[in-house]
Amino acid sequence: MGAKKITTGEGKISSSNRAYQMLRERLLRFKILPNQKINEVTLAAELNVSRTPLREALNRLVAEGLLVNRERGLSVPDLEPELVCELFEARVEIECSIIRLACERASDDDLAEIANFLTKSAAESPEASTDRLIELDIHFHDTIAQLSGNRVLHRTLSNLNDRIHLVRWIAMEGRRERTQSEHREILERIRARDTDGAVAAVREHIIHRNEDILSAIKAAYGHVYTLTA
Amino acid sequence: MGAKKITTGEGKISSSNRAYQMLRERLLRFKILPNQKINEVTLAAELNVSRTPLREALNRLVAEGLLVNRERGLSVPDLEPELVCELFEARVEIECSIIRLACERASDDDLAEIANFLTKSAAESPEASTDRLIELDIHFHDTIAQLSGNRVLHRTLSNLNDRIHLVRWIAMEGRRERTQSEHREILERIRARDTDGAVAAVREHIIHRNEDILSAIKAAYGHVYTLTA
DNA sequence: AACAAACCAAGTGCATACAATTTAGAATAC
DNA sequence: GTATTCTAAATTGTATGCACTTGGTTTGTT
Repeated sequence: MGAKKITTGEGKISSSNRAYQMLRERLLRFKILPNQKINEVTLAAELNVSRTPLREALNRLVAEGLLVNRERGLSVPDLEPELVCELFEARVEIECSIIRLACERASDDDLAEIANFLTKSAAESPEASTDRLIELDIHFHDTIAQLSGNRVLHRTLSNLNDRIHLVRWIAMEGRRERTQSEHREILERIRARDTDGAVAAVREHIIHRNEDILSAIKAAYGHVYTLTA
Repeated sequence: MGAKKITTGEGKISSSNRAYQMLRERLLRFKILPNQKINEVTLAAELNVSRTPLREALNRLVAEGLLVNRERGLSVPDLEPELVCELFEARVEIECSIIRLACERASDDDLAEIANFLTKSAAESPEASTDRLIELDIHFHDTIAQLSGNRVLHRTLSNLNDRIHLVRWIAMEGRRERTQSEHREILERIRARDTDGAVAAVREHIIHRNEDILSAIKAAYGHVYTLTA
């Protein structure tokens, strides 16, 4: 469980993939500031690849919405509140669909395994870092998405989650305990095959009030700009 | 070998975008066969671009799911029944979310405009080509997606639709008249702000029974392989 | 001093050259 | 006739070079 290495051999990963992964990492954590133009030559030097594979990585990130094509060159998309709200709204909708499907399709065994996971993560969560908490949170939602049996929705959700990663990370701070119990609640509803209850629990779980999202965005900006100072 | 045409003057569109659009067109219509490896040099010559912008286009199409990364090189994804069913399922879910949001947010004026559009398309539909019918169908769903006010869901839906374009095209054949009346039904439910009714109508409208999807896939295969013969 | 014109530097998009690996084919041995 | 090995072509991934655009700076003119 947890993070696995994707490489089959060792060091056989292509330059463009390396560039992609390094960049994605930076972008999720907003190590590159919004509205700051990306300079291909500097970045290529920084990542130790040439411009060609770097550009492949950049294009991929554009397709995923982690970068945007400004008038001249690329840059990190701003945390435009409108769009972030739409991202969260989309996330709620897709998670609800996933939960509904998972209610129909997940096996009791699979669900028991998730219950087990929740118990273990509850044990370590009090002293866990926010990074770790997010990791656990993502794993929970990800597992359920797998159990929905729909790879398309699963993948879509993963992409959305990437795009709101920072805001989600920030929001996690104020919800350390809530998260745990809400996960448990969602799981138990699924186990009881209480579809409507599970959906309601998910809707409640994901921040959906615009004011909550907006304040998380503000906090995120604070976080980003104090990082650089 | 010289004879370069550096035409930055006239068409402002970049080579990679041209390549992307031409390729997307071909892929939607399955002009390139599934499981057939894509040869970069041949294709580049065919499209009159060099490999670099071609590869940018190809990568973008991979990110969109219109191409897949096989062991060595790219190819058109097969119409794997499992996946196609999941795509349709995802489409249903997302359309339903969109309809719900549109019920809340669409203005009466916007809806009246759609009604107008439906009337006009009903007039031309009896003698319209399947291509034209699909165009009208897409426009209807697309407009509602805009009225949902959620660009993320809208874009996701568009992507899904691209990926099932051929199957949808095939399925359209057997549903020429149904489509019209079902669109009208959906619209009227939205206008009446009957959310549940509208959602139900959409669920009924999109083919969702696996057997229907499977037979459409079969027909699609027939279509693709008679095209080439 | 203000403004215009011309030049310069940087940066992107594209083409091509190069490297490494795979694949096809031919020749030879059995 | 079949299998095997060696060689050559082909194909992808990466690097580099070139052209064109743009934004800024400097210089010249009033």
